[in-house]
Amino acid sequence: MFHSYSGGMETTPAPMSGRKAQAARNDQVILEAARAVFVADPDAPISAVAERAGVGISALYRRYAGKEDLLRKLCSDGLRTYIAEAEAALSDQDDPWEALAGFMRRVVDADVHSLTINLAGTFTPTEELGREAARAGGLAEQVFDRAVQAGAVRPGLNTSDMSLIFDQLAALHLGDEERTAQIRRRHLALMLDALRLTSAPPPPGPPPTAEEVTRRWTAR
Amino acid sequence: MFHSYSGGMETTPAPMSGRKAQAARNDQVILEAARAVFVADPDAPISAVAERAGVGISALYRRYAGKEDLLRKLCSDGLRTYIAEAEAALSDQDDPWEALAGFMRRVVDADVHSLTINLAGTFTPTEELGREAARAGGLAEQVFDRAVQAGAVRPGLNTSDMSLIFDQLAALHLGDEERTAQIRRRHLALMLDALRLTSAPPPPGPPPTAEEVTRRWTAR
DNA sequence: AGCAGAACGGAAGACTATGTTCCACAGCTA
DNA sequence: TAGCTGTGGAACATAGTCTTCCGTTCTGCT
Repeated sequence: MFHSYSGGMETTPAPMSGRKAQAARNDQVILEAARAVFVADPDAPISAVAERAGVGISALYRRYAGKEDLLRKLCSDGLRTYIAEAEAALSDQDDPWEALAGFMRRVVDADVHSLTINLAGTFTPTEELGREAARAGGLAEQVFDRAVQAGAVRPGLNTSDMSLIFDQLAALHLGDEERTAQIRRRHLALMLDALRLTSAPPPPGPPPTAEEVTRRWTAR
Repeated sequence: MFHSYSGGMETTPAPMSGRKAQAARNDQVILEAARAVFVADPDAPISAVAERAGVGISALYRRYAGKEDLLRKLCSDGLRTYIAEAEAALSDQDDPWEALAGFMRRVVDADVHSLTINLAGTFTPTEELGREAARAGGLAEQVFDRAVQAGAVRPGLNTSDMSLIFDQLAALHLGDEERTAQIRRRHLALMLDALRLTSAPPPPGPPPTAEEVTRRWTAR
């Protein structure tokens, strides 16, 4: 049985019938299912993805050489979303703070972090993936630093602090996805208010280093 | 052959020799190793604990009927620490805000959350454990509400928000334990500053409910 | 000195979970 | 109708892990 794919971006409304069309739809259904399953549990078995998608195992293996391939695809997609959001934020020339805040809200909303950092370590990373990650990090740093240089950010903070905030929010898991997103937005709002306290003293302790945050791409 | 136990805090400088003494020391070593291992990875194999403790598997099974027993012990200890800290905070009659802030700092410092919520779900909970958890939750609520009633907390927040903050901080994992603790203190400080903004508007979205936070004792 | 038994190390056993392959089959297409 | 693409799902292989078990070491007491 073929699912009516919920969510997901439609590309071209291909003919409703035909085997090719059904297969194409399964492409989407499978990706969406994989995203949902692995975001909820990065160590989930591949059979859980098939179940959630309402397809058999072979439908997965026809599309991906193995589990790692699927994981890499999801991770790469997440990274691309991250990059796109960062570029969008950088193109906002008006308010550096709002650009940063909006960027963070969109990243959290898209649950990009669960797709990148949380998945890293469950597969052997690719050269290509490494480049994308580096690019993503660089862009995010620019978004952050621009807000810093505009004097809109509490002193003592750096880009790695931002990454850690993403980490923390991605660890929040409630009943369903929508409720989780609500709560994450709520707590992100709290954090943003803390980051905006430009006249507050720097937070205690030595700040996180880029290396400490990057290391996780190989660890676990 | 018996290992020369490395590290481990000595309680009473009992006779340096004697088999009984070594066994008693192993009690400590094993518990400490289990804490460290399961805090780093709640799904770690029991052999990892033995390795870290520098003892054989049988040293564990002599003390605990099985893996779950050990997990329950750790969880119960964590809960008791939590309760003790909450009671200490309640006995501070001077500054409700500082009592709350200090409570949260100590809970995060002791990494209690990794011992309770993060471990829950890896074993079948006990009746006793449920009571302890309920008591812990009740006390924490009192600590929080006292600060609220003193007008020291930003409007719109509740005890479950505090639990979620613990969740988020417990998800932070860096190189070693000390560094992790540093960073957690840092980000807790940020969050506390956000909670202290009494004249800021309530954070967006419907607040978390106690049920949403409690549910995790049975889930997974 | 010598023995009983506590405490232990670690291999072997028993299972479970999971990634991957394989094959028979359905439905479109020509 | 023949053939090919896409599929379902059982079967297989394997790695990981909990638990048991047995031989060994060392202590404490007689």
